[in-house]
Amino acid sequence: MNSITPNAQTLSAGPAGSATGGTSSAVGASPTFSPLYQQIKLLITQGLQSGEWKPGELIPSEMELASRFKVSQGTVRKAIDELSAENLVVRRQGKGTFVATHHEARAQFRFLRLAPDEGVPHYPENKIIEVRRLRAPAEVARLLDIKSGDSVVFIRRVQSFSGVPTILDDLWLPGAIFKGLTAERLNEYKGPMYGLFETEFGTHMIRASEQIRAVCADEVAAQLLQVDVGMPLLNVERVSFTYGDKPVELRRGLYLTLQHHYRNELS
Amino acid sequence: MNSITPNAQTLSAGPAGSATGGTSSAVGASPTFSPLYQQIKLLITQGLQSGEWKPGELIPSEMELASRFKVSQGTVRKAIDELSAENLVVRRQGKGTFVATHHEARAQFRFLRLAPDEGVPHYPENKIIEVRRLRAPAEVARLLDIKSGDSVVFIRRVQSFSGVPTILDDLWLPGAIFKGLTAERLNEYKGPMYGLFETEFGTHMIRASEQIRAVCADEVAAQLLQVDVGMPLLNVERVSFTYGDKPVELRRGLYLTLQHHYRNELS
DNA sequence: AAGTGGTCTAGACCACTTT
DNA sequence: AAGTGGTCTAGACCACTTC
Repeated sequence: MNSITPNAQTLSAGPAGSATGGTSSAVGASPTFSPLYQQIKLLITQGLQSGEWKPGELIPSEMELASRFKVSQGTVRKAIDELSAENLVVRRQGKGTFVATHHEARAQFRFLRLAPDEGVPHYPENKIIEVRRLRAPAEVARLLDIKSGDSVVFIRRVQSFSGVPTILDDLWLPGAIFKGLTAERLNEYKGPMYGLFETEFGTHMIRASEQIRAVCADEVAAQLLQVDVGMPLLNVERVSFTYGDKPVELRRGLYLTLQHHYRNELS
Repeated sequence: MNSITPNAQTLSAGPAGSATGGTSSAVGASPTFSPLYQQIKLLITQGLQSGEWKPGELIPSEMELASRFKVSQGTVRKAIDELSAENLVVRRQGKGTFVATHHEARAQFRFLRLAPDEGVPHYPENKIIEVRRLRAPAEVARLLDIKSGDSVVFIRRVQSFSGVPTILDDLWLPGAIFKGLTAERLNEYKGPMYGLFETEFGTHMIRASEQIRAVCADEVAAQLLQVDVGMPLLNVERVSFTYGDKPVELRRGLYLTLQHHYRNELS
């Protein structure tokens, strides 16, 4: 229960920000202290990363964490405010604070940016084309931060909307994490793929980085998406990360944008 | 100086959230009250919108605003925290809080998502192809929330990076706002176009919504970007908004993504 | 009634910038 | 030295959920 405990250093907080490494410090140390609430945030993040609190579960109340870490509720609150802004946790008034999960409509659309044009119906279907294990090519290994030749799981699938094949995804996953992932398990599983990763493999995606280009459909893509060779497609290259900025998925999506578009809000 | 003043209603705050419309209210009114800090945020936003504080300028200190609005500093602070998170203002420790402006490297990249691939040099150049006034077609009018046939300024330009034509932009701007905008003024102006809009026309963009598709270059695009007809291009349709969610720019960009990519962070 | 997150206040001290 | 934003505390009450 008490596996998360602050360093002795953390406890030195006086009435104000004495942990911020001011001039009062005895030995002229240096490594740039951070505010107390940042330290608390880090401790909570470590609890998430270690699996002490799993996706969907309730974390301790602000008061509980405050007394555990020997800080005021306001300081815990500020830490959780930031975690909430980063979508790592979800607050629910009257109930508590929960670890974010992909098993919610809310989280789905953060990572599915392709939306139907106005008036276009949208019934999604998934079809797994192929799943196999292979040795990571150099480029894949580099992006997944593993060694070239390490085992990776390769997945190819087609997503259709209202019967129209629209997305061709190729995925590469670190074999060390996704042991026992088969086409059957992918097909059996209802719900978002990131939900399966979370529940079956204990790997929770928290952010992703995408690079988008326009390309022409090659023969393979044309056949699977049932369009002519040369059809312009969005090429979306995504690297997904779990806690600690560890890459856990490389995905190359080809999106048909005749009746759909990639939406993005700039602010 | 005091043009922003709270409603009498706003002043009824007791020691805690009595402005949130609790059961203590005399007449059983209704229209769902908002927290004090949200009301303060709205008042500050109105100051930005009205031009009381212009882009780049200093707004009053937290203490000053607190005493003006008759609330505690903490409440003003929370309001400004949100405005800062929305990039409407920028805080600078020791100096004060400033109205956000597009005359900063910081703000540029929020709205320019096309980045060079690794190792590709990046010296931008602009070339205005054409500027003219015309009557808004129905679709343009709808997106700009003006009447069909109203005057709009049409701009076509090509952006090159290190001598390679890469972006063809078509812009439509409401004629009522952008009076006297000519190709000459666009060419004279050094710096980002949104900076010119802000300084010369008093219109500050705060957010934009984009829809992205893959298309083939038509003859016009092919000629201006010096590629073959049929070259796949990113089609980026953007609507930009100023304060109060008022649309002030419609932009259709065609991006050549042979040596560049549209980058997006999902979180 | 008790517990949780949400809002608000008042006061303290720190770090940074300018005078 | 004075002013600004940044951090931290302690205590109060509200709104919501559960028991």
